[in-house]
Formats: sequence, C-alpha cells, structure tokens
Amino acid sequence: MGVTKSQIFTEKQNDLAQFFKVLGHPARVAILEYISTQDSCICNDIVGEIGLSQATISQHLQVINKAGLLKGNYKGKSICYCLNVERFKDLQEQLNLFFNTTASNCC
Amino acid sequence: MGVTKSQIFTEKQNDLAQFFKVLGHPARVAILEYISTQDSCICNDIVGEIGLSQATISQHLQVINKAGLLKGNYKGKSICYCLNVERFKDLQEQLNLFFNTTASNCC
DNA sequence: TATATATATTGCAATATTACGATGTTAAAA
DNA sequence: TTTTAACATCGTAATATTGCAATATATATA
Repeated sequence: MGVTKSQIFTEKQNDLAQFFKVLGHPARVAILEYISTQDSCICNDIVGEIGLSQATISQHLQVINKAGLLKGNYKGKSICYCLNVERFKDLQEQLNLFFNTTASNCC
Repeated sequence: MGVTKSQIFTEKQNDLAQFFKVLGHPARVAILEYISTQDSCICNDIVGEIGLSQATISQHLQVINKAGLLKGNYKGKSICYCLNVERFKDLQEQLNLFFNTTASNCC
C-alpha cells in the first residue's frame, strides 16, 4: 500500500508528526537557517545560497509556508520571506511538550 | 529525480533532518508515547495497542532504534524495549539548539 | 503597453516510504 | 528434539517525495 494510516492515530499525533516531517529534509533545515541569518527578509538570494533549482526551492518554501512558519509580502517585484517567529516558537513548545511527557523513567 | 541531495548540505543539517524524519510519522510518535506510558519495558503488547501489523510495527521500531532512541534486551522469548532516555534528551537538546539559534528577529 | 525580473505551477522521472503477507530466526517450554 | 511464541526480514504493491525543465503568473519599470 504505502499510505500512512492517519485515521488510526489521534489528531495530536498526526499534527506532531506533520511538523516533524516539515523539518525532516536538509533543504528545509538549511532554508530556515539561512532565513534566520539575515537581518531583513529574504528576497531573491535564497536560490543562489542553496544548491537547488529555483523550482525546487519554491516547493520547499511552500512546505514550510503551509506549516505556517513563514511570513511573506510582495515588496516590489519579489516576495520577501521571513520567519513567523511566533509560530516557530509555538512549534518548539509543542515539541518540548512531547519530549517532556514522553521521556519517562524505565530501565 | 527524487533523491535528496545530501551532499550539498552540511553534516549537521543532514543529521538534524534525519532526526526530524524519524519523528515525522504518527506511528513512531504513537510508539514512543506508548512506550513512555509503561512503567516497565514493552514486550509483546505494542502490536495490539497500535493498529498496524506486526511487520510494520517492527519496521518502525527499527527506524526508531537506528536513531539510537531505544534500549532493548532479550528477556525470555521476547525483546523488551524501552526508551533510551539519555539519547532522547540529547536529541531534545539538539532540536532546541536549532530552534533557539534559528528563531531570529525580523519583520 | 511591452519588457524584464522574480516566483509559482505543471508535468514528469527517479527514488523513498509505508504497509502487509509470508517466511525466517530465536529462545523458552513441552 | 519438537513445538510454540515473539520478533525480524524479505518480497512486493501502492503511494509519497524529491528534483528539475518548461511554462505560467505577477509586478515594477521603460
């Protein structure tokens, strides 16, 4: 088959896994890291920085964006992206909650 | 093509993405959560708990195990798993480091 | 309006992941 | 030694992901 059986898991479990999945590709890790090194928003220099085609970068940005992790506005002829820090920190909190409640005692 | 171009990213970025990927499936989230609810090690009751076949659960356990997140020992005729808490907390620290260094100011 | 630039979308090929039945392996118990 | 129970592995089918060339879209500028 090859399909994740989402229906047998809780919404929380699915959501959490979905977030982890977004960060589960080195290109997306690299993009987020790069965005964070810039003082201002990223415009058209992101493709040059990471060694992937414009189409591929655009796809990865969409994945990150769908998770709510970006804020973007048209600014002249280019879109300027930056991190949605609130959302990002919210995500971090969720992940920590998972880790803290899961790291139980045994062995 | 369909292959992740790992070679163009740093080892750190690849490692981090790899960890996120391990947690990027609801079955693996569910397995880790279930393991943590048990006082002692998990033996043969994990397949019954999560609605996936024995073979599939075994595969997911391997993925989690390869990331170093499990400790397992033969105990009678069954393997008993439990969380490698040290490794788990180490992972949590790494992820937090990523979040903290990446969540920069902008917009 | 026409052009140039930046980004998004589409279509496709290659590879990875997910899931499960069947089978193999291991260790205790009969 | 044979049987049984618990996992692991193999083989296979279905679906998802990755990546890019080509093309479409959007906006500023000439």
